[in-house]
Amino acid sequence: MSPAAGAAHGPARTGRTAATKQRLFEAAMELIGQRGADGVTVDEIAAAAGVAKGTVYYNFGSKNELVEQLLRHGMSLLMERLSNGGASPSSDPLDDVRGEIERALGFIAEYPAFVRLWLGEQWRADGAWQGLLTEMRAEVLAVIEAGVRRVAADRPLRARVTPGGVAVALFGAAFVTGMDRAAYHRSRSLDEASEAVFSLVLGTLEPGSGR
Amino acid sequence: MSPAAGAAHGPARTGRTAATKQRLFEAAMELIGQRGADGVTVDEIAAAAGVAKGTVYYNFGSKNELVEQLLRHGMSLLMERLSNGGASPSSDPLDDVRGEIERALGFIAEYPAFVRLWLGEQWRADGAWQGLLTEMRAEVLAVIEAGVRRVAADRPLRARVTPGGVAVALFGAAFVTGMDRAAYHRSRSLDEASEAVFSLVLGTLEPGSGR
Amino acid sequence: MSPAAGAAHGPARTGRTAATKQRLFEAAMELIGQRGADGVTVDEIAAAAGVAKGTVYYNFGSKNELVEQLLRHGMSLLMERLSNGGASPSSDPLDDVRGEIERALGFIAEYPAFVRLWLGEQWRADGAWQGLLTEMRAEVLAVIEAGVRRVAADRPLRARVTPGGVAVALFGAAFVTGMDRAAYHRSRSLDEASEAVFSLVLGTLEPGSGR
Amino acid sequence: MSPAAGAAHGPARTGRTAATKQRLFEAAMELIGQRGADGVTVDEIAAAAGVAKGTVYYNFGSKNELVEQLLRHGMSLLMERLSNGGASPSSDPLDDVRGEIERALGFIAEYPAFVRLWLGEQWRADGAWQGLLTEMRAEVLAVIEAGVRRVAADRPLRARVTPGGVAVALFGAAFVTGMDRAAYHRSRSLDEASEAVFSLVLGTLEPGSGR
DNA sequence: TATGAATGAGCGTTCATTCAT
DNA sequence: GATGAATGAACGCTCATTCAT
Repeated sequence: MSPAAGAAHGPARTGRTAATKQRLFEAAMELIGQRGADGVTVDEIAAAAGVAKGTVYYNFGSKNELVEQLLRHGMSLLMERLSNGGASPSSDPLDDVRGEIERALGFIAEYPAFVRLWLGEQWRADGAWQGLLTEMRAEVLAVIEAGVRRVAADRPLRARVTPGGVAVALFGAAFVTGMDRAAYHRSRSLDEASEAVFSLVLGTLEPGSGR
Repeated sequence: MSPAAGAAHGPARTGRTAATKQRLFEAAMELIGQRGADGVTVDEIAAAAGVAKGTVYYNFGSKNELVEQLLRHGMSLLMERLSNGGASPSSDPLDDVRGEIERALGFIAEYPAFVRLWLGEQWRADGAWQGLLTEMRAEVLAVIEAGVRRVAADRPLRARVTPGGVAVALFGAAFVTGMDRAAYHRSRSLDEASEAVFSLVLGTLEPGSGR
Repeated sequence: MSPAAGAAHGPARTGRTAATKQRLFEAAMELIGQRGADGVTVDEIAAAAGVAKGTVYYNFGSKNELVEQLLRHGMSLLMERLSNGGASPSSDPLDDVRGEIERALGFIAEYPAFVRLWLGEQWRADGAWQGLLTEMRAEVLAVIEAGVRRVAADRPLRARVTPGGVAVALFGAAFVTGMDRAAYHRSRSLDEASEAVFSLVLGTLEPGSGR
Repeated sequence: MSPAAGAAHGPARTGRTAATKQRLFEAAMELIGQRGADGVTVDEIAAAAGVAKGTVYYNFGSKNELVEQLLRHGMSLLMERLSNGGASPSSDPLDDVRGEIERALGFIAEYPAFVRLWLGEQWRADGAWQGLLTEMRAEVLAVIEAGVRRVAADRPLRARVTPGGVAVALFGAAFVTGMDRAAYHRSRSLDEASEAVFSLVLGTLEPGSGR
């Protein structure tokens, strides 16, 4: 029975296995982030990690499972980052949202490979990870929407503007802005980028309701 | 010599070829939009169009060329839609931008397959269409940025907000909102969706500068 | 019923057909001589001749038939050349053989494409033209052997040397020398080349038996 | 990473691979020798060797590479045979050349498949192995020409006869004679065949200069 | 734990041939 | 006579997966 069967990616059994898995993880994230899951072969991943092909299967069971763990791992990093490690909320929810946006953009700059993988698969209708991707989207949108609702608790939203709709738009604005920075001009400063995204939040408020 | 050599995708020579190309085009757009270019085989496209596999190659020369023509065709439809068929600008640029957003969302609802194909390939670093995709992105961003600049000509933008940064964020907000509507809840009304996206534009303006 | 059915390549029916066939013939000989029968497509031949693909089939019935006519045609040219148009033999058969060698080398220089096609297919064990090629080989060897026998009628051959064996060796020496000249150094003069090949004939004679 | 990358054709790593490669080598040589490289499919080679198609690619990387290794391998056998395993030269260079001819004919009788492959590709103008074939031709001609020069060192050549020209003619005479024996009448004795080819050498000498 | 030789289903592409016009 | 759109069998090649070691 291979250890891949029930093994989550928690603390691995022995040091040797853990190191191998880690190397495979990093190599896979880098390659798949650059060329998409379909565009990378198991051979390449193994070679990049410096192990034999069979080792990938020994550790992950299948290419699909490897990608799935990649997605889960990246997602947990993102959620951790968005929640700011459990820091207490500031006095103005608007500041919290601004912080969230900045942290999201920072995360994208740090893990562009994961985000590219995620967005690249997100819109497929058939992927093997359809369920997981739907979960991920829901989880992120929930966090964003919560932030929007906290803002809306203090200040009225404009007519026809709903927290759910704003959350989706905010998600798109932030992630496309982040990927664009990563792909085309890192020159666009984090400040300029986050200010543009933050505009979306400001624009949802009734004129004259603070700020 | 096959018509694929050097053939633009204008109206084809004879009625027979034109009809076959059209059927292939539609079948390919549908399938590739759903499952991505890599996820669809030429066999499937041919079968869906009701022709032999060789006919795909007779008409398009290669799978890559077919996808490229799909992208170009969709792009020309989008640009046409965004430009509103050359309608004259209204008195307030803000109304023009709102109209653009609504038309973009309408386009996405109408051609979700094309948009899925586009966004699905956009973030790959290696695609065979890298050059084309970069062009497409630039073209759309140019149109959006022009709209933002027209708005900013009348009203001051907030500090640290630039038309270029806003254009990218707007692009992300609109297209992700549109895809989300297509994929998850068409229930979210066009109105709610476009209002959320439009907030981004409003939020870029100095408070008190009109509207 | 297509005219290809019973049509030899004699004088064609009408001028139009004759011209088309001729153009196809020349284009095919050139291309196939350069790249081998397998390496050339019917599309290429048609394009080089400036006609549609279907026209090749209308005129020749199949690619195989076209190649076969190419071989037959080249063979008839070669036999004509070797026989010197029926010129009467000279007083010394050795001069006749030398003349044959020179004419063979001249022919190869003139029709390298045909010779390349011929030699390229000659050694295959399965070709569609196996029978034809065997005939061709026999026909040429018969002519060569006849020349050798006429020489041997006047002068004794060395021990263990047979006209048949010499004919084959002469065939090889002449055609490889000719192809080599065509492919690598046309610089090697016809004189040098034919002198080398002619040595084979001289060497078959008992020392001191003339020349 | 497959062993095909950069792998010379020396004795392979493990016994398993070596055996598989050997079986593929033999099957490929036989089939390709009979029907030409174009005429044989990878499927057929794999089936003849009793392995899966993928195994051919695992071991050789491509069909082209397989053929190239076939050519190189045959060539090294031929050169070894021609050089007589480094045996010391006899007192008369003429005897050495006669020996070379006999060994060449013996080689052809032993490895007709290789020679058929070689000659079948030799005259193509486009082959993927053009460079290799040119090298092979040069290498063999160099050996032959060296023998001719050694003969010519003792005895004057006839006027207008050059070692280079003789080498090419000798090459043609020997290989066509050898192939002819293999293809049509093994009955023609080795003695008769080599005597005919050897005549070429004798005929290059000034009459009365020995032998 | 890890390896890597072997597999085989499936892919994109080619091309001789057909046939309605 | 000639055309060219359409065909489909067959090809070279890829790659996720298996398994004996």
